[in-house]
Amino acid sequence: MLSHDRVDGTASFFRAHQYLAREGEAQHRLFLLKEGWACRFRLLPDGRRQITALFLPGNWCELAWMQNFLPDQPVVALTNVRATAIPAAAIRQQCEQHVDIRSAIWSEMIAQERRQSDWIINLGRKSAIERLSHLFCEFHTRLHACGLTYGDQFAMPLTQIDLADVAGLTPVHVNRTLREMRSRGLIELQSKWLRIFELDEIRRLGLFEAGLRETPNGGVAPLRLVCA
Amino acid sequence: MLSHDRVDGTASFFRAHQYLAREGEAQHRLFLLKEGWACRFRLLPDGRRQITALFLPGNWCELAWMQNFLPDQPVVALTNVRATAIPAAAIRQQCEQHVDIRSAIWSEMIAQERRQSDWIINLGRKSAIERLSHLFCEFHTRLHACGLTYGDQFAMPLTQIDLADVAGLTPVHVNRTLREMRSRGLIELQSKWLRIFELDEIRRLGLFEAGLRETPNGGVAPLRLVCA
DNA sequence: GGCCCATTATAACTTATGTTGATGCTGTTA
DNA sequence: TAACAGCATCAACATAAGTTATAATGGGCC
Repeated sequence: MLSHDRVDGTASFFRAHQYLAREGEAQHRLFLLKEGWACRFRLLPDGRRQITALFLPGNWCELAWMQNFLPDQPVVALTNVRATAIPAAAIRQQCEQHVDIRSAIWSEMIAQERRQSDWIINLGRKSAIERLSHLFCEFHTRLHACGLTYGDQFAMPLTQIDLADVAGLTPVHVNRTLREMRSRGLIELQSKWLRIFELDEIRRLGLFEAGLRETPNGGVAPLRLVCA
Repeated sequence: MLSHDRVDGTASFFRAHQYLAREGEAQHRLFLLKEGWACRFRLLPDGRRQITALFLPGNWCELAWMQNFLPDQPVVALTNVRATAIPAAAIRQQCEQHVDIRSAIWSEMIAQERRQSDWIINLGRKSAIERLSHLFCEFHTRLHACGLTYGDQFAMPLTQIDLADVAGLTPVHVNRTLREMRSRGLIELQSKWLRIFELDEIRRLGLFEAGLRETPNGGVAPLRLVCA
């Protein structure tokens, strides 16, 4: 972990349900999340909603904006969010000049791509309980990476409706599935606090592979960008 | 469209079912597909298969290899494939030196990311007929971009099994759904040749949005990389 | 021309997940 | 403290998609 204080960002705050970006509106600054969760999603004309990405502390939202690509989907805060906002131009410039920053950005992009790929597998081929198990493993791994897990427990602020929109299920079925997971002694989830008993078993259930995903660059741990 | 003949690639050929890359094996060269289709996929322990990306003519396979990231999923040819293989190091170098190449690579990466996002929406929230409709629109758009459509028709080499593994369905249900699409006069599909009657209606059915996806860079058409 | 294998096609039956609707929590605001 | 809104919970019922099985094509090859 290296600290690059060559770029100065400004602190930004969002309240739950507040939009970080809207479809089609140019973004001139990226957000490096410090605290809280956000998501990107699409709403179909008849009201169906699918969340296509989750942003957790330590994630960039969104690297594509760096190149002035217009967002094709809105991004909204799921909880209160604290972030550092950094001008796209500044990142672009730093990226040109420093190898380590380029490399950090690539790492983050590829990690994101792999999570997307995991979600495709989840949605395309897994049962409800497998999807939720995988998701909880993913949360655990991502939060662990930024020191937000406490053993086998962590804050999991998504409502059952949010979970449904991530996992491609209905809220009712999420509820049913959580009930089963609880009754099988796999998890404990109350007031947005998730505890995973038997992490290994849940990993197996969710067909979660931490393997190559952890050290994508052939074992070389990537740098993380940190702003002053 | 600009031609960059600063990098020389070597012609490569693969037969259907031949692997372009295997999980975990370092790739030192990328492939720019000239002809034929390939896919990336994951196999679950019990045999379920999900295709997570399709590579069509004009696509790079895969940009992540440029930074020496190990593939976490295999890539296999679905038809005979003709491609240009280019050393990762050469692309990296060109990328450092030329703005237009950097920009072309970003464009391709973001286009890929948006297709992935569309697939997540497809798998998470759409019915079988909506998924297949969307998929056929996507094929039409992508093939059109490289001059491989003939009006409303084009070569579509996927078997029903392949389609099932892309759309997260069973082959039986793909068959059923195709039958319905045919009987509703929406498409004609025989001997790997697809004709879409009523493209607009199928776009509506599949909830396909060509909008921002076509000109991601705020209306500026991206450069395409072409090798000598 | 005839055989073979992969693919396509269909039908009958099963099941996971969706739908509807009612009830009860819980945290927030006045 | 009451009233409210957003969630969580649960049950009964509906349905899209999965499963299994068998038959019909159709293209490649000797």
